[in-house]
Amino acid sequence: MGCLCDFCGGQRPMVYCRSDAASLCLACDRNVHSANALSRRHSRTLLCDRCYSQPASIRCIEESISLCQSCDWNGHGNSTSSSGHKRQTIRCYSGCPSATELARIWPFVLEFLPIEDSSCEQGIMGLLSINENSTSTNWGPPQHCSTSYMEDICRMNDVEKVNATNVHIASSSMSTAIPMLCRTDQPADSTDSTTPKSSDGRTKKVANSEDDFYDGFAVDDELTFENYEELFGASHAHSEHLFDDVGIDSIFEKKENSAANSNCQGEFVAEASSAGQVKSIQVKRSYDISADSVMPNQGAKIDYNMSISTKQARSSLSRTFSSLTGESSASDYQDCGMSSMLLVGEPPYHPTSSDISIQAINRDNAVMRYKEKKKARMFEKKIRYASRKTRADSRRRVKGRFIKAGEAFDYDPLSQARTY
DNA sequence: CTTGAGTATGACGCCACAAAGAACC
DNA sequence: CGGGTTCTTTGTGGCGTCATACTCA
Repeated sequence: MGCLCDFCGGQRPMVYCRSDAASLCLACDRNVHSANALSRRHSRTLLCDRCYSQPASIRCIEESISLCQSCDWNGHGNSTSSSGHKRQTIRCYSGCPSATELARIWPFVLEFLPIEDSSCEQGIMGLLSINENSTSTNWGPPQHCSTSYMEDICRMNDVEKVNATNVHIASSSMSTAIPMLCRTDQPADSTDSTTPKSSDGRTKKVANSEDDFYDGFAVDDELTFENYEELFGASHAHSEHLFDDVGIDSIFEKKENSAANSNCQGEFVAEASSAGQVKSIQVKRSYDISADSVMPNQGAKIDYNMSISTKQARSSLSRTFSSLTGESSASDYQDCGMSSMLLVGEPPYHPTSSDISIQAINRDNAVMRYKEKKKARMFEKKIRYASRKTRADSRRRVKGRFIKAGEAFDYDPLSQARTY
């Protein structure tokens, strides 16, 4: 048993809220982030199943565990036996999904329970409430759940793929919740001493009925993508790369990997840099979720690889540079998420091998330009007109301000004389 | 742990005027 | 079209002010 929930202190944490810098159990995550509109916007991701202290960024399909970058590297980067494990990127989620939405955004639920079955959905809720209030729950990875989610995806029709892959990628951070969802050996009304207490000291009501569950859980039935990264690229877990020298490389390489895998149409490749085709589904679906408020063109397909070839490369570059310098320009914003949204109406685009090579060349050129520009960047003040500087240096001032010639001064730069 | 006061830090505007650039003849 | 004149804009540095972050009791 590792650490405990930062909020209730009784449950094992499952999700990590970056905004709060807190590890929370599911119950507290729901309670905390349904408090108001701002907290609902907090971006959460899964907690690493190894160190229990860092937000997970990678999901190991074969081990059915979620790992932070460090643990992923330790577990997969060195070991030859496990380095070939299929992994996929875990993304953040925000909002306060309803029970139905939550069950849908937990993709591995599909392995065990058909979501469309209302009785099963109720079963999920019962189990969820059980586990949220039980310390005896087996929190380990779902070893007994060996059915390949990817295989299921491949067998689905297009509509099913859209639904399933979206919720998987967009909210795969919740995937370690599967073990508890698989459990059926717990009585529905079991509680124990670790039941979270409300602030007034009263024991929280255990949600053991569907109505109760909805009352406490269905706050905002909408998944929201708060920023560009969640929509199109680097997850928060990779944001540190933006401040590294290799940051831009990481970004471009990630796009390139996606582009390289883009020919795997209809095939869900479970690599960490998931197939571009799948990501395009994710993007489409994300618009579907909040279609009313985002874009009317729901039917149009956004191809992830299309955006990475030019617009996204520039966007990443721009945003990275803005992060480094702290400045932001109008073009930055025009070129980030919103400009990508403009691609909604564009036709599907499937790059050929020549396109990919061109993208690679463009990427190399962009990286080179970026590095040269970064190297040549100067933070110190640049004097454009030396004559004006010479003039300013010799001018007399009063409290730092220039004064008219002949007026009394308190500071003469040439003589350092002060009249006061 | 919270709160208020004090301190540190950075951004920004002000000032006059020579130089640069634009507009006009 | 080129040169001269006039007008407008730009840039320069030190200081004060303000806002924000931070520290500490």
